[in-house]
Amino acid sequence: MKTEKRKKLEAAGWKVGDAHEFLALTQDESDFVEIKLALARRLRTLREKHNWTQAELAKHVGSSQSRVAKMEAADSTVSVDLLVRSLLAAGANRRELGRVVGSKSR
Amino acid sequence: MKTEKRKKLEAAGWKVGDAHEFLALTQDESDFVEIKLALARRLRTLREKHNWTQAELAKHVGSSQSRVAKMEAADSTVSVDLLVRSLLAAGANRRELGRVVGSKSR
DNA sequence: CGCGAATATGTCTGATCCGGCATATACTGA
DNA sequence: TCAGTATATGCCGGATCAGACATATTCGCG
Repeated sequence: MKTEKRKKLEAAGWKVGDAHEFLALTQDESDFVEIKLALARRLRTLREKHNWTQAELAKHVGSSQSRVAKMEAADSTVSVDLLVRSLLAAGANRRELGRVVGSKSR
Repeated sequence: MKTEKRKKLEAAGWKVGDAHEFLALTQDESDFVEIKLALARRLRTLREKHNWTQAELAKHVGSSQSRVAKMEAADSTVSVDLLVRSLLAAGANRRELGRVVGSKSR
């Protein structure tokens, strides 16, 4: 598993631009990263729509403020599982999740 | 985290019917489970479309045959992360993933 | 039936991810 | 500026998930 490359990328604030161009990530790898980014962005949007602090969202999810912060930053230590569960807790439904996953949103 | 309930469910072959009805899973929980199921089903379909054995798909994913079997069974020990990465390796793109996540497909 | 290939199931060990906590930094209004 | 609140970052110990392997079980075909 070449997750190292990704780790480095994320460590260096690669939020700008599109992951595929910066390093020799395969298409699949950059797709995966961008899906995580899209979920992260949507999570923040949804949280703000509720006027929730990260701590409040954390309570709904059953998690902690720091983890929410990391989710929204699409930190490398957060899984898609957690993002999806959090989005559901934030009121997203399957259809909306599908839209987030499926469209480039940029 | 009340993942225990889910563990039991999965252990007992809950493939029939819809998760929400069997036990007192919250809507979010059953949504999550059903997303996993949908991904699992799609993975099998895609693999068969390529005429790949589980072992062959495993090689493409960088995993093992047993893990592929568990993915397709939506075993409780497989994460959405792995399912998504496997689907990408099996040729699905973001749009298709979005469709799988977003529609009830049953 | 018998046999080989495919798939399923169980279990190890190490890697990854989790929540929690402490702390740093950023933001807002008085 | 300063206090209070929100967000970000780092770390730890325990929980979960990974790949690998061994071993059933099922399937297709002669």
